[in-house]
Amino acid sequence: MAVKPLPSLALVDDHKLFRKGLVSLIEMVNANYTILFEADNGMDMQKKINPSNQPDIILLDINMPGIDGFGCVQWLKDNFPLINILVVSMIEKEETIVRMLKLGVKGYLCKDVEPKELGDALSSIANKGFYYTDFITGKLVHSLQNGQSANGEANAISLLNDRERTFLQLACSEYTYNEIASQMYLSPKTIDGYRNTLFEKLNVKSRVGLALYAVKHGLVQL
Amino acid sequence: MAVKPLPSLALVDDHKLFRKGLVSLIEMVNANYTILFEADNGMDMQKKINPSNQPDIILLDINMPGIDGFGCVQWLKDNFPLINILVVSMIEKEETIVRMLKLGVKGYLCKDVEPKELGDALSSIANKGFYYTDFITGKLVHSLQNGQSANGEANAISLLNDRERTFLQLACSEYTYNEIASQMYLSPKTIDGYRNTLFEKLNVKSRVGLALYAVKHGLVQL
DNA sequence: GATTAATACAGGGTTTTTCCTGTATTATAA
DNA sequence: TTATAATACAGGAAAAACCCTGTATTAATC
Repeated sequence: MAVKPLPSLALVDDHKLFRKGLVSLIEMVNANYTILFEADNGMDMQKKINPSNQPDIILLDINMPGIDGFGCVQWLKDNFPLINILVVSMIEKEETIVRMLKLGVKGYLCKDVEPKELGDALSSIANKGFYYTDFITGKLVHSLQNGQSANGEANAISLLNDRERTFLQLACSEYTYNEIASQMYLSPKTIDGYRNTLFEKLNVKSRVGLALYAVKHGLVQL
Repeated sequence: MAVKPLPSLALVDDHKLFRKGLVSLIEMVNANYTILFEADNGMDMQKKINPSNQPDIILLDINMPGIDGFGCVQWLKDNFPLINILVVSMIEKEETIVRMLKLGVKGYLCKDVEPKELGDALSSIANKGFYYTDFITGKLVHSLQNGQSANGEANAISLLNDRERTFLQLACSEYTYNEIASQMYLSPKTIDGYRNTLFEKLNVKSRVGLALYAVKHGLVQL
C-alpha cells in the first residue's frame, strides 16, 4: 500500500526570525508537513519554485521588499495556479484581506493568532482546500458583496474607480491641482469635480485629508 | 558551590505566532535561558511584572495595541530600571532606532535577522550588558551626535523642537492654519513662520508634504 | 426612444495657503 | 556688554484650494 506523501510547505517571509520560528513551531509541534523551501521575498520565491518543485501550500507574508505579497499571489496564480496560498501577515486591514481573498488565496491568518490556529488552517487547506474562518466568511464576504466595510466605513477599493484612484494618488504629492490636471489630460475644472466627489466619498474636508486617507488605506507608498 | 541561575527572559509581542516561534527557537536551540513570562502588550506586561518577578532581559516589540514599545520602555525605565531591554521589531527606520537607543535600550534587532544573531544579542546582553552591532555603533551613534541621518537625510527628532513638532502634528489634520494658531495660542502670522521654517527644514513645498513627512517619520499615527 | 448615470467641463466667487520683507523681545554666548 | 540666535508677530500680495450651480456628451438602462 502506497504511503500518501506529507503535504509540502514553503515559507515566504522576509523576517527570518519569524520564519525560523514558524519552521520550528511546525516541525516540533507537528510532524505532518515537510518544508520544501524558505524564501526571503518574492524574487527569491520565484527562483526556488518550478514545475517539478511545487509546494502544496505556501505560507506567504505581504510586507516584503521588492515583490510583495500581492505580486507573489499574482505571479503564482499566473504560473502555478494549483498551489494553495495561505497569507500570514500582520496586516489586519479589512481592505487588504478583501483584496487577497479576491485574488484567490485559500486563507488569511494574522500573525497574532495562536499556533493552534495555524495548524487548523494548514490541515483545513490540505484537506478541504481552503480555510475561511467565521470572521472572513461572516463579516468579510458580506462586505465583498456590497462594497461596504464591516465597521460601516466604506472601503476604498470598491468605492473609487480607476480615474479617481489615480487622481487620489496624484493628490498625495506636492503637485498643484492644475499640474495634476495636465498630467491626467483633464481640465482643472474636472479635477475640481474629482476633488469634491472624493471629499464626499471619503468623508474628508481638505487635501491633507485626502492624502492621509490614501496613505492609511495603502493607495500610496511612503 | 552555588549554581548561577539561568538568565530569565520575558517576551512582549502582540503577534502570538511570532512570540511562540521565538519561544520555540529559544527553547529548542538554546537551553541557556528560562522564559519567565510572555505578554501580549504593554498593559499585559505591566500586570505580569513586579519587584519579585523581574526578568533579566525583556524582548520587546514596538508595534502593539494600547501601550506600544516606547510606552513600555518609558514605564520600565521608571519602575524597573535594572531590566535589560532588547527591542525586536520589524521597524528599520533609523529614527525609531535612535529614539529607542536614546531611551536606553540595550540592543535593537530587526525581525529579519538570523536566529543566530538573536542568540548573540542575548548572550551579549546577559554578559556585557549590551549588544550594539556595527550598524548601530557605526552609522547610528554618529547620527546621534550630529543630528544627521546616515543616508544624509536630516532626521526629524533632532531637527525639530517641541513647538515645531506639535505644529507639525496639527498640520496633519483638517484644521486651517488659523485654527491651529488659536489652538497653540499663537498668531496666525507666527504659524506662517513655523510653516516656512518646516518647509525649509523638511525640504517640502506644501502642507501635503508636511503631512506625508510626519506620517513617514512616525510623528503622527494614522 | 426616453430616462438615467457617469464623465468632462465653465463661470464666478470665497477662503486658505503660500511667499516676501521687516520688526520687537528675550535669552544666550562671545 | 554687545553681537547673535530663537521666537513671536505684521503688512501686503499672489497663488492655490475650495465651493456652488449649471451644461454638454456619451453610455447604459428601461
